[in-house]
Amino acid sequence: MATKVTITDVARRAGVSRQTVSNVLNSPELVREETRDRVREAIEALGYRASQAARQMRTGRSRLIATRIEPDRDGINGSVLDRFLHGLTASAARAGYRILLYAAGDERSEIDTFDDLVGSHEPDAFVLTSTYHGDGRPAWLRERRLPFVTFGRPWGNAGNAGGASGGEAAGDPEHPWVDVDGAAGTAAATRHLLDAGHRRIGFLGWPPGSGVGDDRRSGWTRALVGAGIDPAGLDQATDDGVADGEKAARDLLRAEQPITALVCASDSLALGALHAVRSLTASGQLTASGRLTAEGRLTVAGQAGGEEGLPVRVIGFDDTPVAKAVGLSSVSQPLAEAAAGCVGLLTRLFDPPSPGAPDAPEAGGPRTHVLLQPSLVLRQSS
Amino acid sequence: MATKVTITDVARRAGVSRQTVSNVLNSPELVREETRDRVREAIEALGYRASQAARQMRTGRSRLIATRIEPDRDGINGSVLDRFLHGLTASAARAGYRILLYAAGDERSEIDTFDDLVGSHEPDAFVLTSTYHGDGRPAWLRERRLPFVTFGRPWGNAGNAGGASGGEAAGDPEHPWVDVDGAAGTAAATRHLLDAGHRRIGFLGWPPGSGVGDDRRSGWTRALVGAGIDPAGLDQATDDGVADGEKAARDLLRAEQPITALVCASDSLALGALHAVRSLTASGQLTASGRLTAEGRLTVAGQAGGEEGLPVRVIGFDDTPVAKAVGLSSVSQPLAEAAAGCVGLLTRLFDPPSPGAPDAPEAGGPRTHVLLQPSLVLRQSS
DNA sequence: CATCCCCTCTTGAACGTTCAAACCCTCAGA
DNA sequence: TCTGAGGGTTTGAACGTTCAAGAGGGGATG
Repeated sequence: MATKVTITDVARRAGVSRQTVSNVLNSPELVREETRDRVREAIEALGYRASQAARQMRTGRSRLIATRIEPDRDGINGSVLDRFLHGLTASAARAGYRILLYAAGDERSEIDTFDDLVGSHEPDAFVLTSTYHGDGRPAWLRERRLPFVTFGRPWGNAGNAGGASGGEAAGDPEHPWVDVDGAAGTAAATRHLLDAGHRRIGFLGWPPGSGVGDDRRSGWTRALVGAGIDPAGLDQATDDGVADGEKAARDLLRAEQPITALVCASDSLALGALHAVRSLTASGQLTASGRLTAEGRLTVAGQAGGEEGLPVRVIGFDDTPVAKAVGLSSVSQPLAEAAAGCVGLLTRLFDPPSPGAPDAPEAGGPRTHVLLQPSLVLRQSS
Repeated sequence: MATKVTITDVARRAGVSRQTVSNVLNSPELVREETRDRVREAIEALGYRASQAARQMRTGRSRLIATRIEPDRDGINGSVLDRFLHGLTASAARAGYRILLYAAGDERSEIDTFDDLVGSHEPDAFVLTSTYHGDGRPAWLRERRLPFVTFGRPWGNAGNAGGASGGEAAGDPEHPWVDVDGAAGTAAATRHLLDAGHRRIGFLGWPPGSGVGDDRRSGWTRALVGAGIDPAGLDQATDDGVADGEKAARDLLRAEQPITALVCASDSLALGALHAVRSLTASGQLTASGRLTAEGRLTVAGQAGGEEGLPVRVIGFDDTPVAKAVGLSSVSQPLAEAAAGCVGLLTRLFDPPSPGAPDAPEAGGPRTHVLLQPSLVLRQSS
């Protein structure tokens, strides 16, 4: 109990050599069944577990996946990455890996941490979150042949030219990534509002240049255009934040031709929009006939459940706890699946499936991109 | 660049032996200054980093701290542990440690994971969160002499008798822990309301038996009694959740002698309470003269800023993003400090300070308990 | 001049695992 | 009977580090 059980202890007890025990664990098919059982019995009886450190020395594999834990910026959207992280931990464990955390402020310090980790704990792979235009991290890792997956597409190199180490240049060999189809999410939200009879559906997003933000805006545009509506003048771009959202939403609600519904790029913005709707409604400045109850729900004036006129509807993005708490409809990302996808891509990198595997329909390169579909969670706000 | 730089490479370049390089890293005082500089130059030039795996093999230390990532239950309180986790990662890194994550559902599977980790990755310590009555985890770890710290006090063994492995029996040698003084937080909140002129201040908490919940209730009791007020009949116990909180708050607000302010054990409950206040106010069933605006702010009827009558005030606990989003006052836990405290206690376990250290005022045992003070964050709701 | 000590540095071994190669059977085929 | 093949198992070495012990060279001490 006190001292550690080694492979030699197991070997002695089972009356075989170290290597045979090792084979039982790593290549059981090489060992005769009877011997295998005997070894397994010994392993069980002694409670043997292979030392990861020793194994790593020999094989060079740590069975560790490193990822970053981000401080929740505005506090609302932070929970998204936390849920992803939980999914990652669970999926990794199922595949025999553990998650190693690191914290880093900016890109520079994150890359310094890469350097540090690669030299010391030697993780087998990295999972990068929050990809952005000109992201220098993939290039750094690729140069060193370090396996990694990003949660988030590589967003090309539209804005600035990236850092000295190159950034993410278009045409680079693409790396494995998993992402959620944000455009599909906002399109679904927009279509939902169209189905409810809305025509002047606005969009509250971020300034152009952020891949995620542009993607989400594009879904809204696509859905409107598809319904024969000109999106011009129906959107606003602002920084992410409740106060920012409130201000921008106010502009859209008080325009000459005010919007009657709003799709937002985040729950923070949507929450701000809800505030704007409420305060304008309270002060009687809103033309639509809907009104908000004190609970923050949008109900129809007159009878509950009726459909007289079009209440102002708001739909957020990310389905954060805040959305749930205030009854805000929101586009929900399948975070557990995204995490599982990341682990799946990584394990495929480590142990490439046999060439003649049945499930490899696509010719050419292996399948290294996963784009998941979000779902629309409807609550009182729409 | 491709192959790994080892200590031997450094030794060769600096013209010394392996061991000298090792000494420069681990016991620099043993090496002559000139040699030290030469070795350091070589380390720098080659970009050498000691292999953690090899080091672990020899020393038995992994420089890994394992902790659990919890799925956010109701989604609102989840962010507390995430913020703690972030602090833990940052503090650990500063002390030269990394955080290894695991996910586990119940106590049984968590202990199975302990077993697994101890045999494979061999973390140097565990950090346990969310301690509870009859918590079997500390006993399991202590039996095996595995270092650990809990974020949360050991809550004795009041309720059930614990699991088969013993649970946390009173009188057991206590383990190191860090916690936040919840009672002080609710007491401060209560006193704030007393100062504002409230007398009938209610408490919305959880059923007795949860250490954290009882602690938070006790602060409210203490403050009321200190002001000469009998707390009887002013509190409610319910499960944690927005709907539960709304229901319980409604009861308190519609009692014969209704409360005029409410201290809550969580932001979830407080959010429910806010909902109750709003809907009762909207339907004119609330006797107090305060009312809520559509933004969810409590303002005084008539002029803003005035103090006619006593608006119903609500204070939550944990200062979650939701509280910030809806303008809910809340008791804020110093999570970064708590995390730093955990790491501090652990490093003290690994490298005990020299006996004659200057800052060791307390005689007898070392200081292994840290109780931090929370702070009250005031927003519109109070 | 011998002895001892201290400072600085080096050498061999060990941590627990897996790789590569060899070994020992048994059996089939010549 | 010999040869070759091949399944099943063992042996030696190696991964990169630190521990324990020792070596070499002053300088102080007797």
